[in-house]
Amino acid sequence: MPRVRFAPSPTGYLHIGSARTFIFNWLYARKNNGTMILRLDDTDIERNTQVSIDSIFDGLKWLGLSWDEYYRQSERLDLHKEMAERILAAGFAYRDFTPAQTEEEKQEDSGPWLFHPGMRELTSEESDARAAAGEPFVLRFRVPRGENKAVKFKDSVFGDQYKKADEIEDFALLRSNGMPTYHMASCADDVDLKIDHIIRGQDHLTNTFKHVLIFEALGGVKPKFAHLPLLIAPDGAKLSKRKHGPVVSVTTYRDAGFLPQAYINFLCLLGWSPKNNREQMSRQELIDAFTFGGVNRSNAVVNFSEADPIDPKAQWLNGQHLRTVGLEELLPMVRARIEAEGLAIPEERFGLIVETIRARYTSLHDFAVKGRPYFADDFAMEEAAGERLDEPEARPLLRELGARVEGSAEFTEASVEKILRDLSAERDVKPGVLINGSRAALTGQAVGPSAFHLFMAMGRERSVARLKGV
RNA sequence: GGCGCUAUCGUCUAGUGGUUAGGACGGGGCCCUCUCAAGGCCCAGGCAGGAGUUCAAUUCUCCUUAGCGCUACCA
Repeated sequence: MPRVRFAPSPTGYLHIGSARTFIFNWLYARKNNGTMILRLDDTDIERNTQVSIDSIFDGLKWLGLSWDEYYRQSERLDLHKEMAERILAAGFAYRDFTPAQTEEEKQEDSGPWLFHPGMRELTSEESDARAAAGEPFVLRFRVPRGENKAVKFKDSVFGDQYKKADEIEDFALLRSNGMPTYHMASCADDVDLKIDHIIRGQDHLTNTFKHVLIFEALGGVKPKFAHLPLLIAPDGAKLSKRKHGPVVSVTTYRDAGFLPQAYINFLCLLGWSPKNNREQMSRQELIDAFTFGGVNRSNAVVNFSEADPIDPKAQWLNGQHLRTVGLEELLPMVRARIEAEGLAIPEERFGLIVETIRARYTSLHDFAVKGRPYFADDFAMEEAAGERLDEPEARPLLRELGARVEGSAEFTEASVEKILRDLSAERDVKPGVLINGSRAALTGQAVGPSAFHLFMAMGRERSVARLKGV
């Protein structure tokens, strides 16, 4: 049974790239009856914020993504330090007493930096003595040198990877303040939590060689790896809040009226393909279809622009889900939107209204904005709709239609249609005048659902009132 | 600079030596029709460049170019 983890560092809102990484971990876990672990990599106390943690939970909750175990790295520091000590004791690490370098000093060094001279060779007696004397040091991994050793691992997405150990620098495990670095903390936790498949962004691909070294030093079983292509902006740069704004935050899509399953669907299609031309897929279909073989190796562009901040394909997918999802699932989401606008829901016709208008909308937001006439009486009369009402004879005829609908025994699509067509024949006007006029009167919009559907969605009382009020 | 990864329509992608290079979004058009959507049909649009290997390269190899990543006592 696989154990996988999503390990965000809470230094900002939930990034869509992070959300996608969670989703791929989750798909893999759910497909293989595995365990999904949420681990907050919050060792960078300077940059961690509660706001960020809340944002991560908010985003995941909205997407309906669940996990089975939860940890915070900041509560596991003793474990990290203990494992670092173990690596030191086993001779795979050494203390580096070189004072921290400034930026300028680093710049001066041309060529690759591998280690500080003299530090690898310190005897354990001298090292212990200087440490005991309180001299600050960084604990570094003693990367094998001059042995022509290759570090290798198999990536489920990128295939076999290897790198000469001689090209890997002696990276830090423990900082001079005793705190573990990301590499140390992450690997220690992965070992302790028995993670057996690490699924993360491709930005970690080259870090993995270091991690393999740590795993080997720790003597544990080396996990498998799967690196995911990165999400980038149309300009090729990686998505960043500073540069690209709210398009990188998951909550933006929630607020824009996305269905969570549609957004998950969209994110999955960025860098992964079921290879059978399927596009619209439910959560379960995604779980069933997921394999690492379907993961692409090149970065995927999230296609947004200043004018259109939402990727058109995401928008389309949302529309697809919107019109095919079961009403029992959709109604609560629409309800929340409508009520957030302070509008009243005609309970007896709610389902009918949503059925009537959903095919025309692409976001939940549309129900409260474009759909306002269905839930409120104070809606705007669009110019094009006004023109329909200004057709010769239109207003008096519509008022008459209202009176007849009010007085008729039946109120069904068929009965309204009969009344309307009889009236148009009687007065010798084209039915279109009344049909389009009704739509304009009922919704203030020149375009929309079939007029007779509209009567049913609006109900008799509201329809009559609006017709008589033209 | 060094090391690594990547490169198919504008975008997301299918494709692992022989295909009219397929699908989707977006764009254009037609049909349907009480309008608008939805739906159906059609059109335009692509293998980064150059060498090689081969009877045959989008596909394999190399080079170039471009993008991205890593190169911290950040994660």
